[in-house]
Amino acid sequence: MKIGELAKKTGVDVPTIRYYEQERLLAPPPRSSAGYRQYEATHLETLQFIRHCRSLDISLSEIRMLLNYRENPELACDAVNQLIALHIDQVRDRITQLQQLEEQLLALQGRCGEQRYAKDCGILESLKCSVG
Amino acid sequence: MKIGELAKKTGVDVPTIRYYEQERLLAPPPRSSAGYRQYEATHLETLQFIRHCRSLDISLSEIRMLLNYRENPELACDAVNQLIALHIDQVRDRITQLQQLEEQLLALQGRCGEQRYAKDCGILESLKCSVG
DNA sequence: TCTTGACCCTATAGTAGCTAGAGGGTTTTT
DNA sequence: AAAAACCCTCTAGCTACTATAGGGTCAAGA
Repeated sequence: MKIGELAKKTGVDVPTIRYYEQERLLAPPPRSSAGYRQYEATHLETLQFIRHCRSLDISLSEIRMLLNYRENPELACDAVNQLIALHIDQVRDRITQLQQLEEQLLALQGRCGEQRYAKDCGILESLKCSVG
Repeated sequence: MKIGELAKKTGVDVPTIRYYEQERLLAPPPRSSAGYRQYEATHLETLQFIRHCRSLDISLSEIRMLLNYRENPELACDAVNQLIALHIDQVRDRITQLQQLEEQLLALQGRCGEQRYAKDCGILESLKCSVG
């Protein structure tokens, strides 16, 4: 399977696949006489694993760890669990942050007195100083 | 006021201040005979404006626009309002995304059967294929 | 006067996770 | 045989900084 076919099957861009190889997430496949990458089913599976992790916003270095656990069955599953738990915490923190941000932006929006000119704009006025 | 003093007053790192100047957010201040930047109160105010915007996750290019509106009072305040509204939409979208992500991660966490070895780990198994 | 430390300068490279482009070779189709 | 479609490597770009190297300047103390 050439890289373009792998790309089509997984929905991952060709340069992205090469990038994953460069970042040691995807093992370098054998090459044809012309130097073309030749992929097998295992590569496809690993690539899908990577994309699934990415869709869950798991970082490349974390994915590298997970792949390592996958390849070394003697390593504790506990570490995997911790990684996911940590990730959940991070996501929750970010949600809280963004909710506060939304409130602040809404408050800001209320300041605009519908003036026509920037010099009277309540939003710009509010943004002037960080103590508000 | 030298750059270190400005940094201390605003809580912004010195290299960050220089970076803002480079990105045309902060006007280049006059220099001393030795080439040191000499800031005035207006720079401090602009820097606080920038940091307040950044705390609201407004991008540098958006801030550049806002600063432009501030300096050109004849421009319509309406544009400012639109920018903030767009930003609120983006934040809301991101919150929704992250909430879905949280659910997926929690579901994933439930898969771990508390096995001791990676080869039995339900999480790794679930991550294998993007269709679950 | 000399030296020490704290400050300042520029320029470059690194971070994450790609994406886009240049410049060239190969394979497949017409 | 030519053209389209694919493949290769290498480099630079994106955001908003942060860190480093390598140097100059300034104020205070010995």
